[in-house]
Amino acid sequence: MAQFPEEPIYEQLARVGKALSSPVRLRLLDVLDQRERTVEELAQAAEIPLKNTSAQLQQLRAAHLVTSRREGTRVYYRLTDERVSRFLGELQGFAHDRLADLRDAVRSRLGALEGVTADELARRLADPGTVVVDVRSATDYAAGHVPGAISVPLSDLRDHLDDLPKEAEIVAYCGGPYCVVSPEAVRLLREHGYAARPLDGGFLGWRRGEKPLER
Amino acid sequence: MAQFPEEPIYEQLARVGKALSSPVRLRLLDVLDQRERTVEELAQAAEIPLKNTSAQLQQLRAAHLVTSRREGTRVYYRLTDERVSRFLGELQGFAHDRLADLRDAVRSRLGALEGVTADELARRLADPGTVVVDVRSATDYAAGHVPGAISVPLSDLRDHLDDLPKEAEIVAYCGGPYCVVSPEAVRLLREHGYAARPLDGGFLGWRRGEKPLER
DNA sequence: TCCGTATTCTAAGATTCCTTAGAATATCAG
DNA sequence: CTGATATTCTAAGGAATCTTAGAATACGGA
Repeated sequence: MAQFPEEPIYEQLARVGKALSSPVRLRLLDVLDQRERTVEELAQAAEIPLKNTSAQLQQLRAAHLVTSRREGTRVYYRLTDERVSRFLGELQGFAHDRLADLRDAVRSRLGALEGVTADELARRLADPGTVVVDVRSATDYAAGHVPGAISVPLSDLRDHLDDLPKEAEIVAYCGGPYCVVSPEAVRLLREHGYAARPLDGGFLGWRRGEKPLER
Repeated sequence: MAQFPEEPIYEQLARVGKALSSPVRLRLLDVLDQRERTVEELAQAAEIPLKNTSAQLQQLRAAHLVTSRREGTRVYYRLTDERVSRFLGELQGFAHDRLADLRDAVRSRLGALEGVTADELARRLADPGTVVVDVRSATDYAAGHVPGAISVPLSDLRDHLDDLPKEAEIVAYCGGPYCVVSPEAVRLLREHGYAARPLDGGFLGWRRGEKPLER
């Protein structure tokens, strides 16, 4: 691995900024923040050609934001440590604060559903009047989820509506703050007469807020 | 499995990363973090051609990291708010943590002088056995400094050695963690028999640590 | 009014980065 | 060993960004 110790200080600092300066890489980092994945899974989840995915991962690795391990013929990537995850959260909060265009893009992409904050949900976890639904894939659910949440991937939701109590308020969440799955679930639930809201920040927001996890 | 929306969001997010991806811009931000400055002062302090300075400032402004005000024929730039300053500190801490090359670059540029941490200095401020010396310019000093510090710009230090008590420990600081001025001051002081150490992180580290200021 | 200073805008060459095709590597199964 | 799969490496065209010259703007002062 090439090291550049004699490069001036600000050039070194900029290496982190450069790693965070491409939409493709930011998207990969968000996907990786959920759990470890293979290169192919990453390419699929982020909708990026495989070869490009691999090339971007090399750059992220050079900046020490991700590490990898090989298992047989596959290579699994993950964020180097929780500090990377925390820093990504801070970057997103900072950008959200600062860029009205970002807020607009999020609103127009997700719709203007008022959500439940992680803090509020944490307080209501024990309340039987609140039912938490994890609409991510079963694999994502298995890797870690909000305590007490039940797993109902969005594609299965229509068939499992009867399992949900009509009188409870349903809180649905998916991957992260920019994930469109939980707003869709909420719309579907409301159409069928349920009281439902999305979880602000999704699973990532929950984890970044240092809330408890269950596996 | 298209769990992340198609795109504009990550493009927006990347705007912040892009702003932080150039050594030139990072240097300007560090200079601005000390205090408001005109374009020409910035160009001088960061050792960058004037036209380039102006062009980079436009980009920083587009990302809402800096704002400007006009006063007569000059334009003064400053960081938009303290959150920008805090975020820059976090970026630097994160990069420092992560890149061994950055630590090497800092060491080779500043020398391996053990410094005083901001926390330690804060505890010893009332102690008369500790003398704090601000070796930045008189203008920088006037804009804000460590309480009780005396202003002795590096260029004047040799002529003012007699004003400093031999029995005290002297803590010298300059602008930021990458500023070379205070290590030079410390070397000069030690050559003349003083016990001296630099302040880790300089004035920026002090301020980012939420320590008290004096003007 | 016109002039001088500080800064920005426009445009273009130089450079760096992104993306992807094709070849190479690593591992496992047979 | 050979073949199959997953990933990386190398190289190159194209896109985006950096830098800076020259023209333009904004302001204060004579």
